[in-house]
Amino acid sequence: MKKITIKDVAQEAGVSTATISRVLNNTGYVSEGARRTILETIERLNYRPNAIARSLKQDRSRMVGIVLPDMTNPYFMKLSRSLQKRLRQSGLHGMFMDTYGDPDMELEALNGLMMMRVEAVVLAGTGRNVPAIRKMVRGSGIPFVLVDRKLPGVAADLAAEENEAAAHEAAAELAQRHEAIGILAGPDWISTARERLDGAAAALREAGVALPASYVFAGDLTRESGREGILTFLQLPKPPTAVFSVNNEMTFGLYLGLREAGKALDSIEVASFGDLEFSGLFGHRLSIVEQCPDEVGQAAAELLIRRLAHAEKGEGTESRTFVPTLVRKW
Amino acid sequence: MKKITIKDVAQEAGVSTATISRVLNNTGYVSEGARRTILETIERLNYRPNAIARSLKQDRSRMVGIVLPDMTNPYFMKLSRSLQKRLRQSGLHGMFMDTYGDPDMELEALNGLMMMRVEAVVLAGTGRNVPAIRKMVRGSGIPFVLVDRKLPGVAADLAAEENEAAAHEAAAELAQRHEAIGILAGPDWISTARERLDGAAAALREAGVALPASYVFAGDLTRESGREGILTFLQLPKPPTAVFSVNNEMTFGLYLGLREAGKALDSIEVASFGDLEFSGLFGHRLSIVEQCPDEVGQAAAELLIRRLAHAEKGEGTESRTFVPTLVRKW
DNA sequence: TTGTAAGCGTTATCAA
DNA sequence: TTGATAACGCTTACAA
Repeated sequence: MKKITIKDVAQEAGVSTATISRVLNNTGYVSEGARRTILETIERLNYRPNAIARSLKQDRSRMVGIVLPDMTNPYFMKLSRSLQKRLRQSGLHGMFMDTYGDPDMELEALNGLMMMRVEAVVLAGTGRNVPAIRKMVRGSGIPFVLVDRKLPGVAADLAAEENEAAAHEAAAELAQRHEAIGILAGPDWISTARERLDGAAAALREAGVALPASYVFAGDLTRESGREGILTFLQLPKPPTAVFSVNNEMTFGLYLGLREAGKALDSIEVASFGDLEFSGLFGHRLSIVEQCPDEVGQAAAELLIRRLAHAEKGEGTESRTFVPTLVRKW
Repeated sequence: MKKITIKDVAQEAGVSTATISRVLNNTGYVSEGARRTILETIERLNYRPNAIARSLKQDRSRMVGIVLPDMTNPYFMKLSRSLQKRLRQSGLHGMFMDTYGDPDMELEALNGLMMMRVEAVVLAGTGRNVPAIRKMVRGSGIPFVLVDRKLPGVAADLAAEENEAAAHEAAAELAQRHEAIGILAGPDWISTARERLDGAAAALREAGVALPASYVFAGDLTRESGREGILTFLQLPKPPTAVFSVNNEMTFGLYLGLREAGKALDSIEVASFGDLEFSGLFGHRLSIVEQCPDEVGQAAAELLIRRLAHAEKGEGTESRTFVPTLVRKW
C-alpha cells in the first residue's frame, strides 16, 4: 500500500524522472523504446501522477470554483452541468460550493477557493457581499464570471437571462384580462428578483393597471414565502384575480397556499418566472417564463475559457452575455 | 498582482517562515507579540496560505470525491448537501463528479480523483464498472462509501435505503384492489431498481396476483422510458389497472404518457418509489414511497469520518447503514 | 520561543 | 535523446 511516485517508476524502468515526466506530458524527445518501457512500467505499477505536486510546480490548479446559493435547485444544477461539461473539455474541474444563500458561508467559500488557488470563479451570489467580492475580484488576479445574478459594481463577466423583458411580457399578458394583479416579489438585493419585479410593474403601469403596495408581497424566493404571499393576498378586502410570481418556488408555494385556503388551483390566473415540473400536466391558467440554464452555463463557460486564454494580455473590459427567455402561454 | 507567499510575510514581519507556519496552524509556541505582528502582516498583505503546497507537504488533500450519475437530480443533490455539510465540519471539501450514468465517464472521474489524491470517495455507481472499481478500492488504500446503490463484491461501506421492503409494502397496497398490475422497472444492474422490482414482484406473488412478462416494462429510469412504458401497457389487450413505478422520473413519464394517450391522470392507480413534487397538490390515486436523501447523506458522512479516523488501524470489515423509507398513501 | 533546512512529488532548465 | 538538479510553497524535525 506504499504510495508509488515518479521515482519508483524511474527506478523500475531504469531511466530518470525527467524522462518519465516527458512521456507523461508528451513534451520533449523520448525514444520509442524508452517510451514503451515506461508506459509498461506505469501500467504495471499502477502509477498515477500526483496532481497536487503537479499543480504546485506548474502553478496551475486546473480547478474552477463554482459558488451557488442552492445545489438542490435544479435550475442551478442544470446550469452547472453544461458549464462543467465545457470546462472538462479544457481540462478543468469544477469545485462546487453551496452557500445556502448565506453571506457568511459565501465569504467562507470564496476564501477557501482562493486558498485552493482555483484558476477562476463562477458565482451566483447572495447579493450581500458586494464590497468584499469587489475587493476579491481586484486582488485575486483571476477571472470571475457572474451567472444568473448581477452584482452591482463588480467588474466581472456575466451570463444571465433577460429578466426584465420576459417579466414585462408575462405581466402584460395578465394585464389584458385582469385589473387586480398581485406580485410575489423577492429580495431587493437579488438582481433577478428585482429585475423581474421592475419588468412586471412597468408592464402593469403601461397597461393602466394599478399596483397598490398591498398587491406586492416581499418574499424571499422560497416556497414558504410564496405560500405566505398568497394567503396574505387572500386576506385582502379585494384579493387579486391574477398573480405574477418572480420564481418557481414561490409559485409552488402559491399553489400550496391556495389549497390550504380551500381554493381551487385555477381560481386565480398565474404567471410564473421559472417552470414548474407539473405545468405541462395540469397547467391551467398558468403562464410560464421558461428559463435556459443550459445556455447560461454554456455562455459562462465560454466567457471563462476566453478570459483564461487571454489572461496574460491584461484584463480588458468585462463582457456580458444575455440569453433570451421564452414566454410560454398555457 | 505578484503572488504573495509565506516568505513575503516572514520578511515583512521580520521572522522566519517557521514561525508564520506556527501561528497559521496553532502549533508550537509563539510569543504573543510575534503572533500579533504576524497576524497583522498577513492581514495587511492579504496573504492566503497555498492549500496546494500544504496538501503536498502534509500528504492530505482534505478533499473527498463525490461521484454521481446525475447532478441535476434533486435526490442526489439533497443527499450530497447533507453529506457535504457534515464533511465541512471535519474540514473536508467535496469534489463533485457527474458521470451522466455513463461507465466510461465514471472511470474517468474516478481516475481523476485518484490523481487528485482525494482522501475518500463517495460513489453512487453506474453498476457497470464493478471489476475496475473493486480493483481501485483494493489498490487505492482510501475508503470508499457507496451511497444509494450497491455494487456486488465491492468491499466498501454503504449507506442506502430499504428498497425491497418499501417496494413490497407499496405493491401490496395495490394488490389489495387490483388484479392487473404493471411494473415500470429499471436496469437490472442498478441495485435500487432491481431491489424495488424484486420487492414489488414478491408482494404480488404473495397476494396471488399474476405478473405476466408483458406487465413488466424494462425502462432505464428516465422520464422518456416511463412514457414509453405506459404507452406500451396501454396497447395491451388487457392493460393494467394499476402501475408500480420504481422511480419518480418514470412515474412522471407515466403521467406524460397518459396525457398523450388522452387518458385521465387518475384513470389508473399508481404507486411510485420516490416523490413527485406535485403529489401533494393533485395527487389522486397515487401512493408514494418517500425517500430520505438527507439521512442517507448523513449516514454516508458518518461512515466516512469514522473510516478516516481509524485509517491507521487497518481496514476492518465494511459497515452498511440502511435508512427506512416511509410509504405514504394518498 | 525561534530559526535552519530538509523534504513532499512534480516539472523544467541546463548540460551532456 | 537523456540525466542532474533546482525550484514550487509549505510543514516539521532538530538545533539553538
